[in-house]
Amino acid sequence: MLRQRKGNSGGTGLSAAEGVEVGAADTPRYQQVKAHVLGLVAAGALKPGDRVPSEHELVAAFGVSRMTANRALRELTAEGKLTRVAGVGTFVAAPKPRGAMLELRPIREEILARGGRHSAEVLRLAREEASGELAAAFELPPGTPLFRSEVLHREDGRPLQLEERWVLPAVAPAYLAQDYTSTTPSDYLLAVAPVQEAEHQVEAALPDARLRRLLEMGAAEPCLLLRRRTWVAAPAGPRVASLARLWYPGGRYALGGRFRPG
Amino acid sequence: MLRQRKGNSGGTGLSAAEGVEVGAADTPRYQQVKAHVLGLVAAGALKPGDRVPSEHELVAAFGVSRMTANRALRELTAEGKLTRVAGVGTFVAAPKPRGAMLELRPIREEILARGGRHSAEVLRLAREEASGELAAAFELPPGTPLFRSEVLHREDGRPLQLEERWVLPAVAPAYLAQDYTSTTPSDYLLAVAPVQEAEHQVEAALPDARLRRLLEMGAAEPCLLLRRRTWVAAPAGPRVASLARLWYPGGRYALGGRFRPG
DNA sequence: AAGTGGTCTAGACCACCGA
DNA sequence: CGGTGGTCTAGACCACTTG
Repeated sequence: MLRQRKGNSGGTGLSAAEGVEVGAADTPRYQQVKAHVLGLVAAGALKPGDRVPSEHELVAAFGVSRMTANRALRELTAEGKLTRVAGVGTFVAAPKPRGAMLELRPIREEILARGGRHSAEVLRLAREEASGELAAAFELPPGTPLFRSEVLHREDGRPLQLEERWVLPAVAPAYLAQDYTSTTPSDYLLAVAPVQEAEHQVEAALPDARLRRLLEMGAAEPCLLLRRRTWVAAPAGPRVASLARLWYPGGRYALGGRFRPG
Repeated sequence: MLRQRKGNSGGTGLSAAEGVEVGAADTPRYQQVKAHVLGLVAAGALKPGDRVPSEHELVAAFGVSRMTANRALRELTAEGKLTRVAGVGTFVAAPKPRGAMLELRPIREEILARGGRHSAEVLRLAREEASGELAAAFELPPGTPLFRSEVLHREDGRPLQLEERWVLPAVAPAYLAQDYTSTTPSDYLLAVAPVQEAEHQVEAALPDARLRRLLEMGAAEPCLLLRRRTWVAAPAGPRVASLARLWYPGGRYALGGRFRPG
């Protein structure tokens, strides 16, 4: 059996009530099918909950094999745009369950991306015993030894973030021996211990006198406080590896992000 | 030649030579292949940048067809775990490019998820002309009419968020006619105009006297301010549809999120 | 030239659903 | 029962990279 190859578009004259299709050049057929289905939704011909053409119908309409139609619908399903029910059909997925995302970029990358100059000053690098609150955050008994670092990050000389961090010694035994003026603690940790999970929390807080001085803030200026906990894999399940408190001058900094929903 | 061996779908009890693999049971073969490759990485046998078995090798090792091996590797690639280069090979993907995400949940859902009771009070619902700053945010000339709403959201009676919002009349002509004590403005907008893109920015700010009173905040307490802009599709490209300023009492609220990389 | 991934086909068996 | 998706195969042609 021969098979075509190349030249597809105009071939099978079955364009059912369609005209807005993207001219198929040499784009893969499964992508053409995907685009077609997406087009039906975008054009309003299909609304959430509506049934989309079955694989069989797409086979007939596009002259592709069922595997190709299947791949198109399967990928759209994986992308969250369709839902499928075996034995019933394929349907336009309900719109996003909502929930926007705020992207948090590492301070160093963010500064460099803006064209700024990043510098860091190590204020503290020591071992300490977990107190009550800290121990609770680490899910460990109080008194457990932890590594602690305090680094002030500057952009073009102006303080932008105070990074307080506690690290479980087991996941980064050499943590205290690093030079954090060239690498950030975050970068080092990512290099030595792959993060399995992370938790973030953002709040507004007033700085104490020391913090206000370090960040060179005005008297009545609030701070943005970003708390972060990260987990690493361990034999007995994930365990807290690191806890960080990142303080930003509220008047000078905003966490930001832009995203495109499905 | 045709030599259709017994059934081979999701229920085949076909068990070829198997090693340390998870009990094959009736899991699809492409998933078994995926699990095998992931296992090599998890076990440390393969590190980022290393070459993983080619499709051909997987075909030989598992006795599957090339399409099945291809699907396994293709899906792992789509999931970001592998990278492929045609003509060269398939490789373990580099670790996370970094960049965490903070999930922002709609206030109403968040309250209900906690088991709280949500109530809303409409403080303002009017038409107004875009002033300079507002017009700039909407990318429109000053003086353009906008809809404006101000809604105070409470959890179990305690103020939790003041929502100031401006909406382009064209995207929601009936915006001012809604009852925002039962539906949030955000929910209404999502229903009438699918968001194509969104931008978020979080900062810390001190509330003015009115805001402090509305949110029932202490004297020296900062606010968390979340700014949001959303875009909708338009003939001449995406246009700003809505702008919101969400004020939270800093001492009583924290934006939070947890996510799993990999 | 040999190997790799990228794509495609024309069948196939299965489990499931609804009438 | 017929339709749906879920999976699988044993080939195939192509473009690409490498030795």
